[in-house]
Amino acid sequence: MEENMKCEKIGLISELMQGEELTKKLYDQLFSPSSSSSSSSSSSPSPSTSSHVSNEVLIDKILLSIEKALTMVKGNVGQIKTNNVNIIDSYCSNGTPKSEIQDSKFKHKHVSKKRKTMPMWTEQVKLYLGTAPEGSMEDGYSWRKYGQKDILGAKFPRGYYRCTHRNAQGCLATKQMQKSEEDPMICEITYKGRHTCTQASNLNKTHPSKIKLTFGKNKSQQLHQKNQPQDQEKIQSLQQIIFSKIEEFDNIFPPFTFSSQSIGSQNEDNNIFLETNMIENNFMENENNNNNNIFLESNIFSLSPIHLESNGLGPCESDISEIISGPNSVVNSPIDLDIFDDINFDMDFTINAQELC
DNA sequence: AGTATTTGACCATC
DNA sequence: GATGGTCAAATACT
Repeated sequence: MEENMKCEKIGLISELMQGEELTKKLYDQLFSPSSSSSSSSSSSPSPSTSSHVSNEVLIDKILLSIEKALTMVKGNVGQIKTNNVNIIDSYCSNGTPKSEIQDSKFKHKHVSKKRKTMPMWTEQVKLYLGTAPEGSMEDGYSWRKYGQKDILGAKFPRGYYRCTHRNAQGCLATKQMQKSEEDPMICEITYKGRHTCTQASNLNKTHPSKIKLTFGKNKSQQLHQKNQPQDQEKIQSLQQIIFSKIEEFDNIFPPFTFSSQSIGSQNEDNNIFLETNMIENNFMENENNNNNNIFLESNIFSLSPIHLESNGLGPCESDISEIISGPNSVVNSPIDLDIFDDINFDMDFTINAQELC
């Protein structure tokens, strides 16, 4: 129950931030039509401030964000169904609609003792020749496979793994691994729950932050982009920017730093890297623009604060929501959102990204 | 009822 | 003996 509340908060904040950003875009288009090439020192639009987006479209999106935020406030999160799927849907879902999760909390006294709603996030790991076999890929933790199942409609079976220290230390972290249908070399890993075992703290000390990001609107585009050498340089530059921003953010919010435990033990030499947009982010589906900048904006926006964490505790969803909202709800305590003033790096970042591209 | 997830026993390897 | 994979069965969920 508490978990869902946190999820809702995150989603709400996400919507509000999106609305804010869209409003800035609109403002910029209305009053600063020539600012598209402005320097990074301004608070101007992100790369997605594309001149291709009409004011009407922006207004529509703003209204949509506001509407969704309001709906969330009213507790009807699960009833919203738009293309702009927010973080919650992929991040907190265990396959159960939010509304049903909420209902079940109250309707079923004897709720499931086995499947609990836990923090959940998905990573896409690309395998290259020479990497460890599926299921044993090092992400800094030791896992034990406890099951495998052919999933209906899926080409490849899904493997179920749990933390080796489940019994010894009561660590409830689990993960599911499944090869991508589009590219068998890509493994989709869904992590559930945080590591509470000693591995978590150990990893935090021993594994430096390192993540390799690729960008794309979707998987196929990500793959496509890899085949374009001229884009690689841009992407690498953007990666460096992201890292620097992440480090900045690390300093601001130590409790949820951005390095991934999954990457911590890996580097390029190991031929393993993570592709971000691990969270299904359908935000881009609303965009008519294929520009990478838009993806970057969306990706960093949703991914950065909550997705990765270096201490091995998984997505620090609860942490961030606690930090963001404190004991009170976001709605009741607007001032709590002030913490996101420090996340304005998104704007700076996107501007720089635009310049690079 | 069908599917997804988890459990627990059994076995293999080191 | 410890660790980890496989698999049938049980259980949760839709």
